[in-house]
Amino acid sequence: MGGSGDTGSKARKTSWKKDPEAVKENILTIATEEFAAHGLSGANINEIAQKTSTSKRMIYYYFGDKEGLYTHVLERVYSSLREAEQKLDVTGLEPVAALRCLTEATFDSHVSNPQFIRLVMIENIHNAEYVKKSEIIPKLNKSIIDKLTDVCERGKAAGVLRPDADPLELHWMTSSASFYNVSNRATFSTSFGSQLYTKEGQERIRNRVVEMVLGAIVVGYQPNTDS
Amino acid sequence: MGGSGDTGSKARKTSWKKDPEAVKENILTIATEEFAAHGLSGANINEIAQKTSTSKRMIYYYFGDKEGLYTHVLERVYSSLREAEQKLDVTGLEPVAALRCLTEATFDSHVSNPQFIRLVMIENIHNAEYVKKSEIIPKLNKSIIDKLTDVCERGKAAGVLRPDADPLELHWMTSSASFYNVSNRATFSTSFGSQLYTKEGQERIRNRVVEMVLGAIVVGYQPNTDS
Amino acid sequence: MGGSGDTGSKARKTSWKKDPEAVKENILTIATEEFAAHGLSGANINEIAQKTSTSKRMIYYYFGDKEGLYTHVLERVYSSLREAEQKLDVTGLEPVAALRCLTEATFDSHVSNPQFIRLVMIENIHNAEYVKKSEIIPKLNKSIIDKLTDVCERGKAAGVLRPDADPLELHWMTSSASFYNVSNRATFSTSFGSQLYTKEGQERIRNRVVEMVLGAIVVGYQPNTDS
Amino acid sequence: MGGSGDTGSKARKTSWKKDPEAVKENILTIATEEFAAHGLSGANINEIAQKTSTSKRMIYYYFGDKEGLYTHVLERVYSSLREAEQKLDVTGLEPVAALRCLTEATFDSHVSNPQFIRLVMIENIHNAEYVKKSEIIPKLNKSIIDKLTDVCERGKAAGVLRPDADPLELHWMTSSASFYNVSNRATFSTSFGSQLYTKEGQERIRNRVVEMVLGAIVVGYQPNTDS
DNA sequence: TATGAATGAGGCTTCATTCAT
DNA sequence: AATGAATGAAGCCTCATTCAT
Repeated sequence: MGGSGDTGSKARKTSWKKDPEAVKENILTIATEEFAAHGLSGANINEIAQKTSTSKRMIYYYFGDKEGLYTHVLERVYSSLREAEQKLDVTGLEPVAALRCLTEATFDSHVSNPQFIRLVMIENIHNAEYVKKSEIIPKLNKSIIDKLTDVCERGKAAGVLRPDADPLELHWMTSSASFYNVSNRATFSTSFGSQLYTKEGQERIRNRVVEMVLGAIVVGYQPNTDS
Repeated sequence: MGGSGDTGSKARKTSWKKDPEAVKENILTIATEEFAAHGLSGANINEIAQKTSTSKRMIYYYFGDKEGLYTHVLERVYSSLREAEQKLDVTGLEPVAALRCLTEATFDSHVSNPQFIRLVMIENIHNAEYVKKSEIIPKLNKSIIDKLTDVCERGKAAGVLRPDADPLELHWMTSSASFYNVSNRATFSTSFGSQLYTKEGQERIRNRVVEMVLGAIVVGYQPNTDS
Repeated sequence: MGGSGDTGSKARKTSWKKDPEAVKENILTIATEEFAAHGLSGANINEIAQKTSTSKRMIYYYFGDKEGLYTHVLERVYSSLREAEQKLDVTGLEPVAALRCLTEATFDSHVSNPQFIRLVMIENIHNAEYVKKSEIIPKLNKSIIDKLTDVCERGKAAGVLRPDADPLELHWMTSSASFYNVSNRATFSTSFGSQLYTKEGQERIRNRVVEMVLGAIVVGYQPNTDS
Repeated sequence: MGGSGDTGSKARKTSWKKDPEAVKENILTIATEEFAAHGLSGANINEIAQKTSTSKRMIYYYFGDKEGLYTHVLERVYSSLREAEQKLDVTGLEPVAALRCLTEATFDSHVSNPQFIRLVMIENIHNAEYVKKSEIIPKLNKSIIDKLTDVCERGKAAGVLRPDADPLELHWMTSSASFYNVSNRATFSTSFGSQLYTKEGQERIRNRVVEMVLGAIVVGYQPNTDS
């Protein structure tokens, strides 16, 4: 009789069934893509289920409801980013080099994690409602702040950083540029052209960001003039 | 997510009927709020209609469909911002003061237009699909770039701005900080506390942004040390 | 503020306004196309209005409502066909030639009036509800029957037509083939291929229909063998 | 056009729940009636749902959308007719008797399947769009053509059928008369009276059709003169 | 642990039509 | 004779979710 049901169970690809963790991971991976692509209201449980190797019913089984799934996605993506931050080690570098390194790392990690950026945008559309409600996200170690604090202290002690240098402000500055660079690429290019989004444009931007941060913080900073 | 109900006739608030432009304006005002608050898919035509002084039917009468309404909202909000930019006049100021002024104005205008910020975020979630399709938005005068270009030229001629100063990059820097300041307030506060979103915090940030921009561009710039 | 109203008044093409009959004709011409193309429920008053040189409001002004318009369309198209039938003159031909001539004329007129065919199909879908209700259609002169009656009488008197020849049956036979040839072209071709709808196929069919009719009625009829 | 109402839950008539095939069949049966009665745009999903033993939602669950349902209806009705054709067996009859039998069977099957006729009319209004798009219908065995081909070959070999006898043309002739007899009954009766649609009228027509077909094909055919 | 079938509620949109001038 | 603005009613469809096994 042909086409029926809209559930989307279809032929299972492989048969590593019976591995709950793998199933959950699979769901979360797909859900991350879909929420990042379409937002909370825009994403569609049916579509997520179809792209999954399980059925829609399993999503409810493991995550309760759409918001539960979304929260899990958010937590997974935040955790993974915080872990990456934790792996940075600049304790061996002198303060200015460390600062440069951390700034570049932040810039680069934003470029490499567009899904995270999009999910954070979406959260901000929702006034951070779900990150606030999360049991996990607010508790995640913000090691980047610790690292910046350490660098600032060492830098001030060495007299190479200005005494008003503030780790949180530093992070804010770096983040704002790095985040915007990814988040607003589409509208910025539409309005002003895409010169800044070519390979060279991005290198120039990246340098500018570093210069800007160092220039605001390093005592007597002399900019590169070769960009 | 709030009561709905569907008929949409109810008591008309005022009776300036027969004024199509006013009706359209009224619809657009409400729609701007709703789209800014909930996004394209999250906004609800029924709810918009209810808050309006007309009926749901009139929305379709004037704007065709949800996407048409959304596009008009986008166009209205973009136009109004570009107009405001156009009103800025810094031709009488010397280059560095002009630069400071434009930077502060940009920062402030972002703070004053949270709806615009949210709509731009939403557009970026949609990969700027609707701004690109708009007949109007891509053609709007980007007078801010002209102004920066003028300032840069004057500044370089006077030897007060570094020769590599680029108007587009300048605008990008200012915008990134200004935009992020509004767009990511919710998640940033949740993760790192809200020190930067107090009155004093905002002032500090605003100064930092100006310093950052000037420091990156002005020859031999000496920062204020009183913040 | 851009796109408004869905009424469809737009720029009037010419300005022979103030000629009610021309306006009505224009409406009827467009409406005939639309009803023939999409049926009664499928046709759309808005679309008709837009293709018209007047506004939607005028349709209601002149024809009352959708059904009124449809009825007028039906009446116009029936009248015009009956008029065409009336113009046929076979009184000067001997009975068999006359029969052949009338049959061919019927076949050809169906081929030339696909809109009429479609409207009749649509009426049959509606169980002829509107033709029955029409004040005009049931009263239209069925001159084709008169002509066939005359031919039959003359033919029987001359002994060339079989005594059981019946004008109504004759008309039914010719009509059935002629009508079906146009009405069912789409599905017949899809099911059985379009050999019968090439130029040659249509000629063969046309001949067959004549042969069939004559063969059933003419005493001792000898078919052509060259088709 | 009858009360509507929208919810669609109401008391279930029977309780053979959990039998998807029965549910689908039930939906298709009702939908066939409604589409045959009102056409694609004229039929109403709410009304279909109400006459069903399930809810509106299930229609979408199983058939996707209105067009999907319509397509399934079409496929079901075409399949069933083709199956019926397949059951005819005239291999034991001599050619002329076989021809007569097939012609009568075609005529009768049209009379017995007014819904099929109406759906085919509707499809032709849509230019056979949906039959063409169907994966099934164009592939259905046209066994009637095979049977006619066999009869023609046997008849020509035996010298009782004219050498130009063509199976497809034969089928076209029979079909045109048989189809029109049902499809145009309403308008024909309105225009010309219903003499041909009495019991006797139909018998006369049926005989005429057989005579006509045989007369056009059988060598030296002598018509019955007792009708 | 897993699932096919089922569903209420509500979303977006369109339709023919009328009001007020 | 003509019209721009307005509209109630209903149409199709989709959504997140639960039932029963």
